[in-house]
Parts: sequence; structure tokens; C-alpha cells
Amino acid sequence: MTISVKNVPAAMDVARLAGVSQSAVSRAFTNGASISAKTRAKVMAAAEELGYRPNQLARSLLRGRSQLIGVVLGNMENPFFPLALDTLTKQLDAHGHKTLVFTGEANQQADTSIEDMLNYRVDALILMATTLSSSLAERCQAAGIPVVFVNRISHVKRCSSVIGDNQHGARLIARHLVDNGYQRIAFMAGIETSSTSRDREQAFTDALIALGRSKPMRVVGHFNRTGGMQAMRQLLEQGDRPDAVFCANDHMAMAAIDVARYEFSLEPGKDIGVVGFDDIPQAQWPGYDLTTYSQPLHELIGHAVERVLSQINLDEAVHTVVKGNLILRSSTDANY
Amino acid sequence: MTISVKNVPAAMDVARLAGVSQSAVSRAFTNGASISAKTRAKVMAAAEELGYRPNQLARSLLRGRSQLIGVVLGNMENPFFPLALDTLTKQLDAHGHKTLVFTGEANQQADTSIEDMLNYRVDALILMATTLSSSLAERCQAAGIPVVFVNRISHVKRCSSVIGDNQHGARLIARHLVDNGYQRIAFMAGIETSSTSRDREQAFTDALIALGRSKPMRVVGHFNRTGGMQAMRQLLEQGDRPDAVFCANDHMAMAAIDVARYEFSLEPGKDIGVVGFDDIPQAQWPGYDLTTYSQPLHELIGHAVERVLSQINLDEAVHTVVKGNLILRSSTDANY
DNA sequence: GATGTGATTGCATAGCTATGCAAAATAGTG
DNA sequence: CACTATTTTGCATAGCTATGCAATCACATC
Repeated sequence: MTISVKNVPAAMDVARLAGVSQSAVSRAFTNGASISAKTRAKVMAAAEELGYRPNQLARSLLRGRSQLIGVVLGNMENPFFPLALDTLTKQLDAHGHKTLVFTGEANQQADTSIEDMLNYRVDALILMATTLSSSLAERCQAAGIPVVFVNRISHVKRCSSVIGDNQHGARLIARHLVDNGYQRIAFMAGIETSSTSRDREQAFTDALIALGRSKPMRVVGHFNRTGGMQAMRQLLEQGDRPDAVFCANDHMAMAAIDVARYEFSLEPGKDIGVVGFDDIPQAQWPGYDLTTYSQPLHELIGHAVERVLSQINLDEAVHTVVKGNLILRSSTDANY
Repeated sequence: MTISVKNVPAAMDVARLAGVSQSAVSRAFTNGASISAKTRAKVMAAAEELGYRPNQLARSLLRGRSQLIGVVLGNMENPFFPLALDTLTKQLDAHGHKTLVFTGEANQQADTSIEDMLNYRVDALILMATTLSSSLAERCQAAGIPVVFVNRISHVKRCSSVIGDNQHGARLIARHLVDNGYQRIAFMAGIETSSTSRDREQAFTDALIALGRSKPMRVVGHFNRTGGMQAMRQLLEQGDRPDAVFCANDHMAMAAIDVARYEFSLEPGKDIGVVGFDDIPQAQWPGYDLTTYSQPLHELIGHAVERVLSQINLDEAVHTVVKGNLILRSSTDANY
């Protein structure tokens, strides 16, 4: 029975082997430190031999910067989030930061778990979940940790945010639907408490009214597939069916298309118009070919990362809005 | 101009305020430590007032356990991975562990980035990417960090693995296709170097031969959508079209269905059989309704987590195989 | 060779918490 | 109340690295 003795070598061990001081070892691994090429070589050789790697925990403790970024994501069932995570980790990585991840929507459990991330002294927190108690954000603030919201506006003091241009998108979509002659227009909301969903709805409604139409029918899909399907059924079962639906995100729009086509034999783009929001890659799959408003993910994330990494002015909240484009596809393109 | 002084309170500050020693503060936050209810209350009150939270970096440094688990994921475009990450973080969280995540397939860049995770003294590494240099795994090993492969078998000494039953699945699929009268059967491989793809192919081929058939046609889809589409086109453009395709994962199978239906006007299940592997949620979307072999995600991840958290016997590699089921859906269900 | 200059090096300490050990407080018993 | 058994507490240290400071070195210049 062998007890595995985790005898991880420390800087001191390397120092002894290389015949130098521990400081020298530290400097050998610190970029731009004052050390001669010769000793650095000696140190590196010894380090290699022992399999030494500097302990980032100790380093972080001392420096007061952990190089860790906490990321909180919403519903992973929606392809938007994994994609966002992917680009996020890649960009952070390029700047030498690691990502501490948490997935899930807000609840008691989640809050405490996210707060645990603070104990690791994350350098910043990026919140991408659609719902999140803002008391949480406040506590992060209090802990002196910069918070950046992506795709959600928050008025917590000193929290920055990066969002797509919901107003712009909703307006373009309203105009597009009216221009194409759709008459009975519906809106499918996401999670009711989410600012994203509310903003899109508000701007959409305003634009329709400005174009001389009445308020859209309204249904709630909770930003997930099951919810989107139920909401769509609700719309199509009633007597006065809509002839076009703007869904607050692509993920629900795809669910809506499936329901229309396979449960009601309505062909999207021909019998009913469907529009989404986000322009996730799936939106252009031939089975959906969804008209939607794009959220430029790289830009969105890029701004968030920039916010997080710029040491300057983190005291002041910056709210960035990134414009996208209306992407016309066949889910509404009919010559109606 | 206010310089933001990040004056994070330490245990000593709390101790002073509460009129106790620093040890008492530490014990107040350590579960099961020897401390009276009275002093704990005093400490907690003081901690609350100052907004103190124990520094996990220092704690980890001292304890030699960081409570961090490194997770490496492959192509996030495949819904299997986000889903896996979601269940993984939730399960780890339930055990008080945080997840350090890296996404991307193997390359020089990725390797060094993953090695950086070791500097944080992660308690273990879970590797779910389909491709990964095994020299990497070896170096982790050398660093004394337990490595668990999910969905990939590796023969690196002392690395455990958890995989679905590729042989079982491939056999069932072969039998199913033959039973249903399909004649010209093809296999769409994933990434050629991946053990997963190879195992499925080998078992599939063997089973077909055992059933008196010849080796399947073969095409490579690289486990991603673009690759799957191209591979499918390749199959359908040739003179001797297959009448059934087993794709090494659902993600490619969905791409294959789209190509068949929208580019070649072939209706899956009627004109051509398509089978996948994984049973991701999308497989049951009505537009695909894919026959597939299920990989029970919760079980898979559950075993991986168990492997990672059981302190005992991490010296010995354990290889776990989780059986799934053949899920029959309309993409092959035709009365052929 | 003396002197000055800049580059390297080592010493000692800080950063924050957990824990073994001995001292002190408390509870328990007769 | 005396005395033992048990809890609770504080002291001091360890865990690993980065860095200010002073000492040392290498080197060039005169």
C-alpha cells in the first residue's frame, strides 16, 4: 500500500539545487525581473529537473491579484451562452486570465455559490445570466470586485454593462414586419423580470404604435425551449391567430417554428412569420432560416473583457451598447 | 480623484474588532472546529460588520487543496459539451468545488494554457476534449494532479476514464440497421485520432461483418457541423448512394439530416436512414427525430466527479463504462 | 590600480489563514 | 469546595512567493 506523498517542489528546493537564493528563482519566473541570463538558465534547468512550477496561489495572495475572472452564465440550453463562454475564455486566456465558471439562473443556492467565488479573490465578475439578484451585485461591489453585466442592464452603482442594441433591433423588426404586410403581430417575451426581454418588448410595442398599429398580442416563453413551445401553442390555438411572432430570442423562435410546422402544419415564412433575436449560428440552419437581429458576440465580449481588464476608471460604470443588424431570412421573407 | 483603495479586511481585523484572537476567527469559519457558540457569534457579527470573507487563496495554500477542479472541454458548438459542463459544475458545486474552465481543442497554445491551470494547484483535471496531447496528461500526472478523462480512453499511467459503451451502442445500431433492411450502410467518422470515433467505427464494422455484411462506406466529418455537412454531401453525390448512415455523434447526424433534406430532397427515415450517438436533447426535436444511442450524461459526469473526489485510490486508474440505450426515432423508423 | 556606475544577488519580510501545542476556562463529580 | 476531565482559547509557526533594501559583483573609465 503506497501512500502517495504529494511532494510538490517549492521555489526553495529549486534554489538549493541550482545553488542560488529563493529570490533568484522567483525572479527567474517573473518577466522583466532583474536577473542575469546565466542564473536564469541555472534556475530553469533545476526547475525542469524537479518539475517545479510557481504556485499561483501564493503569487496571487501576495500580489493581491489572482488573474481569475468569475463568469456566471444562464441557461446553457440556449446556444448563445456556450458560444459566449467560448469566446470569453479565449479572450481572457489571451490576456493571461483564467475563468472560474458558474452556470445556472438565480436562486438562493446560486447566490451563495457565486459569493464563494469572491473568496478566491477573483479580479472581476462577469454576469451573463438573465436573472440575478442585484443584491448579489451589490455585495460584490462591496467586496471591491468590479462587476460587468453582459446583456443585462443594471443600475447598481459602479457596475458596468455591455448590451446589444435592443431598441434598434426591436424597431427594425417592427418596421420589417409592418412593411411585409403582416397584420396580427405577436410578441413572445422571455423571462419577465429580465431587462433584456422588457426592453425589446417596450421598443417593439412603441415602434408598432408609431407605425399606426395596435399593441402586439403577448405571450411568455421564459427564454427556454419548453416555454417557447407552450407559448407558441397558446398563440396558435386561439381563434384570432397571429400571422407573425417576434420572439425575444432565437432559441425560443426555433421552438416556435417547430411547433408551427410540426404541430400546426404552418410553414414559417409562408403561413406565419417568425423573428428571433441574437443570430446564433443555428438561426441559419436550413430548417429554421430565421430572420433575426444579430448580436455581434465578439464585439460584445470584447467590450466586456476590455472593461474588466482596464485598470483605469473601474470606479466609473461604463454602459456600452453594441449595434447589430437585421438579418433577413426566409422565416419572414414571403411575399406576403 | 479618488484612488480606490482595495482595503479588504483580513482575519486579524475581525479579531481585533471582536476582541478575540485571529485563530478564533479562523475557527469560526471552519466547520467542526473547536469553538464555543458565544465566540463564534461575536466573530460572525464582527465579520459581517467589516464585510470579511476568508481568503480562499491563503486557505488553499496552507491546506494544499484548492477546491478547484480544472475542466477542459472540446468544441462548444456541439451541445453535448455545454450540457456536460452544466451538469459538471452543478455536481462539483454541490461538493463545494469550483470549476476552472478551458474550452478548445488541442494545440500548442492550448497545452500551455491548460498547464497554467496546474499553477493554481487544481485538485484534479477533467479532460473532455476529444483531442488532447497525452504528453499533457503525463505532465499533469507528474505534477501529482489526478486526471480523469471523460469520453476518451487514455492509457496514460494512473489516469482514470469514464466513457459510454461505444461497443454496445455501435453493435445495437448495426443490428438495428440490418434488421430494418438497409443495404448500403455508411459510417461517418468524427475526428480521426479520437478514440471515441475509432471505437465506434471498429465495433460498428465488426458487427456488420458478423451480420454478414461488408465494411461500411466511410467518410470523415470531424465531429463538427461543417465537416458533417461536407461528409454527407460526399456520400450523397457519389453514384452508389448509401441508404443509411451512422454518424459518430448526434451533432454531425443533425448536419447530415439537413443536407439530405434540404440539398438532396431526401427525407430522413423515408429515403435514407440516419443514426447518431449521444442522444443530446436536440435529437428529439421534431425536425430531426433522430435514432441514436444515449449517453447518460448524469451518470457519466457522476462517475467522473466521484473519481475526482474520492481521495482513496486515486493512485489506481479506474476505467468506468456506462451503458446507454438505443433510442428509436423516425430518422430510421421507416418500414423499409 | 582606483573609482564610479549599473546590473545582480541575497536577506528578510509581508501577505493571510490553519493548526499543533500548551495554557486557561469551563463543566462535572464526589 | 476540591479536583479531574473536557472545552475553549491564544501563541507561534508553516505554507510559498514577491519585493524593498542593502550588499556585492562586473565592468568601464581614467
